[in-house]
Amino acid sequence: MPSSGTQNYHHGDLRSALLDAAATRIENQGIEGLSLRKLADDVGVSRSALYHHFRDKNALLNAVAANGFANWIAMTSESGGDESVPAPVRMKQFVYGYVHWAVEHPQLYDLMFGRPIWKNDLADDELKDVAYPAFQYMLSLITHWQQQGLLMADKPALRQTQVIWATLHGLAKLVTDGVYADSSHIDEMCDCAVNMLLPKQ
Amino acid sequence: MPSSGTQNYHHGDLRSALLDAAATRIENQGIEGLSLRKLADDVGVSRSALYHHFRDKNALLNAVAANGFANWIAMTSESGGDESVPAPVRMKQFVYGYVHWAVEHPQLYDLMFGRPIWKNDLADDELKDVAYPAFQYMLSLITHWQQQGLLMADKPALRQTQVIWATLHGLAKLVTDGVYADSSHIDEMCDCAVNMLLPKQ
DNA sequence: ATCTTTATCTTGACAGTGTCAAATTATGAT
DNA sequence: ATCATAATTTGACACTGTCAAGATAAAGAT
Repeated sequence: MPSSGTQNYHHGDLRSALLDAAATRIENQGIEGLSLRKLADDVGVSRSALYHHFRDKNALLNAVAANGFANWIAMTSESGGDESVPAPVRMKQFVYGYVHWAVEHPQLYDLMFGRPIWKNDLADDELKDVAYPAFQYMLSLITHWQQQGLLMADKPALRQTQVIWATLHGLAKLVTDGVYADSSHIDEMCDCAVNMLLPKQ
Repeated sequence: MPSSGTQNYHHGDLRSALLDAAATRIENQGIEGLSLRKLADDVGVSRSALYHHFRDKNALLNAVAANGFANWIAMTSESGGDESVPAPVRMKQFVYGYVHWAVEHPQLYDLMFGRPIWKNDLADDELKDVAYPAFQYMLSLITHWQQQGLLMADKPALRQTQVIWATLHGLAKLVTDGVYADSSHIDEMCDCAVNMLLPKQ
């Protein structure tokens, strides 16, 4: 008889249960509010059961961040793939989408782009395999915009992508740190950013 | 006989000694590498002597960050006050100065602008009293540039300052996370940022 | 069915952390 | 000298991540 429903010694799918519990706990209390022991309590399991599914606490955080990037790519590619709207509008939508996603997932965003993961090569291969395509997707978008004449042609698309991402990330930081909770200010900042980044004619 | 030189029970100037030791330790191992007990060992004092000079570990970090802001303001105002050079050059110098300061003090920069301090109102008044003028100084600079016609006149200076800071911070993050150690790339990114942010005529 | 193997989970333990209360010691004023 | 006050230490507590060893359940082989 397969183990379904009843409380078993073997949890069944502890790995994803831990991932879910960790994600919600991070969304509520942030990264530093996540303790492996409390997490084990949430799932109803012993404190060191986790180590059979993740090498480290860092490995767990990496996995949560990787899910975040997958989520981010999903939302970005669905809102950016509409070829019918003109490029300037799409860029504006992209900026709005980026910042608002950060507003809606502030703690997850902080985990994904925060230093605890990225500083000293603490990002494992699984995370890099999702995070790198995310940036690559942005690069392809911006390259496309450049070819359509939306951006300057005399500067490499890679550099312009880096600058645009830098701006988006800085804006996201302003809002996730709670400095600007007023959403009208957020939209004004996004508008201003688009106006400044787009070359005027 | 005044207590100078000899090892006393009273340290003499423990507060600033702790600040110095904390700053160097942070510069070497980062914020998360700073333990109050190791710090006490560095200074040659007991583990909880610190609590007579700082309410918290967070209070200590706040003080270190406040020193960082004072340092930042000093370097920025000395390199930006030269009225003889034209505005576009000064803006470029400002961007270079900001990013390179971050490169030279990566851990301190991370402490000053990182979330552990700013997220949940963990910044005390002493820190706010230095950090706010820092942003205010940036705002005054950019307002001046706007009045000289360097920036668009139809967008409020506050919003443009926020966008410019966002870009600078994002660039700083790219380099402090070690993604771009090559300094030539850093300069290219700065150049590209200035080109994109300045309105073309 | 029984034995063996393997994966999973638990318990006990260790070193490390921030922080507080109480005891200890030095300084400064009278 | 005495006393009050400030500075520092010691002991202790709860908490953290992590590992080793033991216990338990599932799966595979015979």
